[in-house]
Amino acid sequence: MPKIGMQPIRRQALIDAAIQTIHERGSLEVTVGQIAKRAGVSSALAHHYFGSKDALILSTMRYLLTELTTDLRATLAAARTPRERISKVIRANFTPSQFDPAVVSAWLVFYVRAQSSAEARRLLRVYAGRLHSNLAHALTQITDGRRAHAIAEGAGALIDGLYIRRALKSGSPDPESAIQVVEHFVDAMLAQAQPIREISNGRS
Amino acid sequence: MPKIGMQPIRRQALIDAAIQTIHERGSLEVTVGQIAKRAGVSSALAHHYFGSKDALILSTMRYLLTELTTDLRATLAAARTPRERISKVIRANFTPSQFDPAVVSAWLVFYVRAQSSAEARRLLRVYAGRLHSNLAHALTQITDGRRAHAIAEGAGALIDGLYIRRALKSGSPDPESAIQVVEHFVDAMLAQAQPIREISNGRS
Amino acid sequence: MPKIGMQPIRRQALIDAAIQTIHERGSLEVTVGQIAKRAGVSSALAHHYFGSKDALILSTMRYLLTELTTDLRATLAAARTPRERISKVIRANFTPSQFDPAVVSAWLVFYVRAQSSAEARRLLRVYAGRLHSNLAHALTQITDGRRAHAIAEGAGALIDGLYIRRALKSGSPDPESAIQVVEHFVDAMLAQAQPIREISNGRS
Amino acid sequence: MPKIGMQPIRRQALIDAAIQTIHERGSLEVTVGQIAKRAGVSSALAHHYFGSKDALILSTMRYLLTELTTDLRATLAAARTPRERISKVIRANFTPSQFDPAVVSAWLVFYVRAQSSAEARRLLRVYAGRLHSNLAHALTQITDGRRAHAIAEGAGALIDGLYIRRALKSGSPDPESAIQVVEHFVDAMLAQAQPIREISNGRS
DNA sequence: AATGAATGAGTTTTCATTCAT
DNA sequence: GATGAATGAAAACTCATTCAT
Repeated sequence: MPKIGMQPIRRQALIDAAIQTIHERGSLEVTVGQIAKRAGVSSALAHHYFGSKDALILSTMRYLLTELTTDLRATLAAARTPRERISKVIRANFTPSQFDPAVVSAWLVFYVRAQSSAEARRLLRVYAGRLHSNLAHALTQITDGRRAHAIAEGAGALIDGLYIRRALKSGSPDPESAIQVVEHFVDAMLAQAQPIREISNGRS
Repeated sequence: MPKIGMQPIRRQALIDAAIQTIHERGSLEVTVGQIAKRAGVSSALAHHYFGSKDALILSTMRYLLTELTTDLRATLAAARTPRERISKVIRANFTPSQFDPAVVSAWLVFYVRAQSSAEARRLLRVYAGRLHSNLAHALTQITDGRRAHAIAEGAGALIDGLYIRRALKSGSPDPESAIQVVEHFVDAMLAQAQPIREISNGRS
Repeated sequence: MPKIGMQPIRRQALIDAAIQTIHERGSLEVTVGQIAKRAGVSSALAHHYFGSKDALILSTMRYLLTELTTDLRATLAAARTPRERISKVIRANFTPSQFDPAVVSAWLVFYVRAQSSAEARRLLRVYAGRLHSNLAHALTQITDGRRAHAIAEGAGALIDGLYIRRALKSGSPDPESAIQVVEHFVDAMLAQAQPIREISNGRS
Repeated sequence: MPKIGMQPIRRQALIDAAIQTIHERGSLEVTVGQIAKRAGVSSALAHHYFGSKDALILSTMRYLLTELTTDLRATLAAARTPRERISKVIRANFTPSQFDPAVVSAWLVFYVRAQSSAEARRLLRVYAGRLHSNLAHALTQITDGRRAHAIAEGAGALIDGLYIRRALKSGSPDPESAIQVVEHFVDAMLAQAQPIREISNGRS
């Protein structure tokens, strides 16, 4: 019963299935067949719509990056102070839709993929760069530039580290605790920088 | 005339080859054949000595973990103060032999492998646990237990994050800069915890 | 509002596209999808009109055979002497529309197809038979029947050989030079047969 | 029961099987699986020894070219006069091992393959060039250079044409009749060139 | 101790073909 | 009349693994 306009529906279904399958299986072991089966279509259709397994994986990466950006924009609008903006940026990385075990697993695969795919590497650099500039921009308004960049760098690595460790843990994720670790890091680094002035923390 | 005592030599050669091959190829794409070729033996021999590809990968993990422990013990002996011990623990993770691009790539593969292999997961938890207890033990002597654990947790995640990001970068690694990031983190967290007392930093 | 009489238009468009596509791609690698795309229609339509890929290829063969016959009839009308008729028959095979690189490639495919398809084999035999009888008929008026058939046989093979070799060459085809080769062959064979009588050559 | 030194045996068996399979099936439709099965091995082994289907096909081409050269050398040694040499060159192309239906089919496939593979094209040009120079060299000693090349060119095309037509016929091949066609062609062309002098024909 | 030989099972990918609209 | 949707079947190719020597 083929209906018209299925393309975007199928594409999204396949991307969702890719994320789920990556999570369940041991990451890179995912086959197009498994993904397609989970999406309820034939593997031939997956190729029809994406052209290749690689393209499907890359589209999945792009989708997650877009989601991250969307999450961030939505939350950033409400921020008043620079410190608040920093908190929003941090929090955006641990949104339920982002810190979902399946999504975290997918990110890990992307990091591995980046070792061999130039395009995957580029996408991850875009992500890292965007995160860095978002944080650094807000930080520059609170502390000096050199320090702002150092903190942004550290926070970025810390977020990645929490992700990778999350992938190892079983049970449901604990975004709040992860957020606290990063917030503490930022607070501590800022406090050390300006030991006297009190910093207003945007967290509720 | 079969040589005696070849087993340990071959095993080590294959483990070394596994690390190098993982680095050169796109990570998980490594085949037993590639590893064996680089080690200068047949793939059949790799199976003879390890039983399976999985066992070879796990042995490689164990080897790197042992190396890390060895590096740590060697450097820890000279530490006088708790803060110095912390610095030594951090530094042990960025030893040239550890922060080598090939080794970093291998770690990434292990994280992926851990998603599907219980034994790999166990090994990574052993590593994380050992790192955590080493740091927490020293930190408990400087700050309160709750805070000590939080800092140890953060430092561990930060180290992992720096590793994963290192894998994305091209060029030679910069261990000193990575060490500084973690040291700053610890310093800042400790400073925030005890704003008055001066902390002795074991770094030269 | 479905258009009326689209069938012949679509069929011809698909046949033309088949010839072009066979030429551009590596011969037999042509897919129905490629042909349909070049014709500006969906592959489903190609099946609608031809029933199968095989039928499309066979229709393309039939079309080229018909063209050859048409070319021949047009030119044959003006022939006065038997020798002139022979020249016209030869020349018909090297008409710009026949010796076009795309058409030559298509013929090659047909020969291959003939290996596995009885119908394709039959069509090629029809072509060979028609060429032979055309030549032999005219030749019989100049030389004895046995020799006439031998010359016709050789000329046919020579024409095929020039086609197959043309497919290997790059650059634009050189019909005149090919025609000369066959004409020389016929002249020489006739001269050997009747060393005394002068042969009138219909070529300009 | 794996024995040592199987590689050359398997390679040759696969090449032989390729020729046979190409003949039986519809040429290009041959799959590695079919060839391997006929050779009594797995398709994986075919890939192991040749690397790819293309490489197997090309090796088969090279083998047939080498055989042709070998056949030629063997027969050429006994030639005394230039005309005899020409006859030997012609005959070498219709040796039972060359004009075998399976081999003829294979050649046709090579011609098709040449359309898309540069290496296959190169090999066929080598063949054509060698045939041409062999013929032209002997012809130059009997007639003028321009004519020698023209005759060599025509003879080459004629041989190819006879091959391609042979592929269409059923039943056992008739090498003698094909040889006669080419010999007549050469005789006739030479006679026309030097209508007076008698040419000694090397044929028995 | 070591390996060349060999393969089964599985992977991506392609394509002719069908069908509901 | 025309097509987007969808797939089954089969292709090339890969690879961990086994085994006789």
